[in-house]
Amino acid sequence: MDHFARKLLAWYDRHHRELPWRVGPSDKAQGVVPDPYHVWLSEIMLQQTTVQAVKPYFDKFLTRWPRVADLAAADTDEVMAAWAGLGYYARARNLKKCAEVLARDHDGRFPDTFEGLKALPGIGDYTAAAIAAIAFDRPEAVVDGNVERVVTRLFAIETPLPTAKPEIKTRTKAMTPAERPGDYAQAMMDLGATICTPKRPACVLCPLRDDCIALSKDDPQRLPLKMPKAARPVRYGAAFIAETPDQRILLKTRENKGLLGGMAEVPTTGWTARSDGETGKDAAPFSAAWTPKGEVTHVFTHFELRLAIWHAASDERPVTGGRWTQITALGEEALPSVMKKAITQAIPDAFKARRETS
DNA sequence: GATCCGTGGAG
DNA sequence: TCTCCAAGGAT
Repeated sequence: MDHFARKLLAWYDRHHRELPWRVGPSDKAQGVVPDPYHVWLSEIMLQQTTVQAVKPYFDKFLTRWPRVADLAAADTDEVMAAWAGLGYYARARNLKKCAEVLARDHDGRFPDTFEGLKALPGIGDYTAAAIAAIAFDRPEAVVDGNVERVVTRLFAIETPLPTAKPEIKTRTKAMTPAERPGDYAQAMMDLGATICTPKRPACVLCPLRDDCIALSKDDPQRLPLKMPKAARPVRYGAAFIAETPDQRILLKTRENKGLLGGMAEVPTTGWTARSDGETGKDAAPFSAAWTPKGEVTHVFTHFELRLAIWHAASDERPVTGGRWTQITALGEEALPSVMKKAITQAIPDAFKARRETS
């Protein structure tokens, strides 16, 4: 084992984070083994998502679906509803698919190799390596955003991302130890998350400070360099909240692909790049006394959406592809944040725990 | 390789 | 207010 791994594992033994899905070094010493299902579920949820945001979702999923077979047998709409708010909904669709493949073709167990894991839906290079290392003690090179940051600073790699990825992968492979590869991978990520942070890294506390070329030269915070991001365009649309006297609103389900795929929505216009500000009630799902309720803005990854909100009292008329859902039952719907925002704009207490019965 | 895909918190 | 970003994957 080289000196990087030795120092890092010693630091990890003393300063690792306690996380709900993690088996720490002391627990491992007592014979506790990581559950591949827990490792997988946490890794999928953590993709581009903060630890704090994941925690309640991880608990909720494990409570409702304690084993892979439970998730495989679950209703897809319930899984999407449970995932609602966490974002990147293709993850939830692939999570369900993956559980079904495991139940059908793998006896409900996870493959224990990188290649076997990589072949599953929603599992790419990072996640395959992470599960192989953390759940099965395979010495795979685990490279996530944390590792990219640590390695570019450690070796003062001036090539901007993503061009530097191959070099980072090579460096990480060379550093990964044959012993405790799972702890090592988590140690690298903990180091990146708590010490080698994007801004104001705590270099004085870093177990690798004597080896860090960026620190010896100048300013580690400068790295990694990144390619400039494209500007975020603005798109406009309108959303329609139709409410019946017995407190139901009209919902639909989006098609199973693309933006918010498989999630619930209120009827909306298309979301165009136009800026005419006229997008409005002539596109309503049916003719009614539509009342303007202002506008909500929501920021997606690659565009900003401004939705004009319309509200109308309505009778419960049949609408193709639509369903009239009790407002008190909205918590069971797979509503993404932008839709909760739109509904709340029209009906302020829609998601309150106790609604006043008017 | 470039683009698409959410959300909410921190600075 | 605004920018950045957090354990990436699919196409």
